[in-house]
Amino acid sequence: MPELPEVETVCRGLRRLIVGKVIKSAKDIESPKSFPNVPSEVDNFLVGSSIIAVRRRAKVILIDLLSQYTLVIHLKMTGQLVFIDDKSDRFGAGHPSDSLVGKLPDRSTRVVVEFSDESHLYFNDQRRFGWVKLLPTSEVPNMKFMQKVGPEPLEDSFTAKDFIQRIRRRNGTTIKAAILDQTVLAGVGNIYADESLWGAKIHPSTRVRDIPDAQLEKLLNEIKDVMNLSIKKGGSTNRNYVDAEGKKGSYMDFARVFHREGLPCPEHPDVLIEKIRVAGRGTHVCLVCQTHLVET
DNA sequence: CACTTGACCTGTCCGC
DNA sequence: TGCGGACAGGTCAAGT
Repeated sequence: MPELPEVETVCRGLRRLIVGKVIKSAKDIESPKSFPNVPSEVDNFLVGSSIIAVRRRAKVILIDLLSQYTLVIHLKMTGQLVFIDDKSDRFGAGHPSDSLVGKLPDRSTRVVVEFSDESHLYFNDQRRFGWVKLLPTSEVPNMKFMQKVGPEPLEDSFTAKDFIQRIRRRNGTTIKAAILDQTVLAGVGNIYADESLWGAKIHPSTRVRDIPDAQLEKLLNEIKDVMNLSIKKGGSTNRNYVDAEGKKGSYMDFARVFHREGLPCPEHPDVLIEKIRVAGRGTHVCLVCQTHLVET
């Protein structure tokens, strides 16, 4: 599921919904996969503490606690973080009336956090690739992932010059593989890779070395544009992504190529979007727009 | 070191 | 209708 815009949307929702709440209990529904890691830490630093901030770095959600511990959460492909306040549920279904999720917990629920006001936060993850860790806040920057992950594309401090310099380290591979590489820049996944490459008129299997700097700069601008638009639309619900209130995002209504195989290209009504495979991922292209062809 | 591929899981969809 | 295989928004580890 979630790429940068979806994770950002979840974070903004959680910030509004759970900051200030006190954790009454937290439990793994099934046998623990990654949470709780250390029971004594859970007892001493999670239960009874309150939430002071919700942050995002790359595709990772950081929930900071007054105890100076942080819940570190990666949703991977199918993770959801859904907040439900049963008291405000007038419909008796256990969730808002326009929610996309059914009554929780369900068979995909991995972790349940209960707050002192009896509202709940559910971590659901159908494919179980996602994880939740509890770490001292000061240790978060030392995590292997945090050490390796590249800059945030939407930060003003990240310039085209930085982007070009970093992506040139991957000159030998395809441009799609390069922008999916989280050590080059943070947050691009399969949807926004295809959308931004269409916007920059670059074929996804073009070797990085064959792309001039000016076109790489255009690509960065497209990445920023599609991500900013998607955040405005609450992210992309391609399969099962929902925000912190269980609601769908609507970026897919604005997608130009992603998941639109067989439909006309927005710029060439006579040309149909094709689905190919690049960097091991399903990839959507307009072969007229995206002309840079490439040795195979 | 740079690059590609398979593995991690469950669910769904598509063709026979 | 049932079954097998391919595939799904992400990252690692292991292979070349």
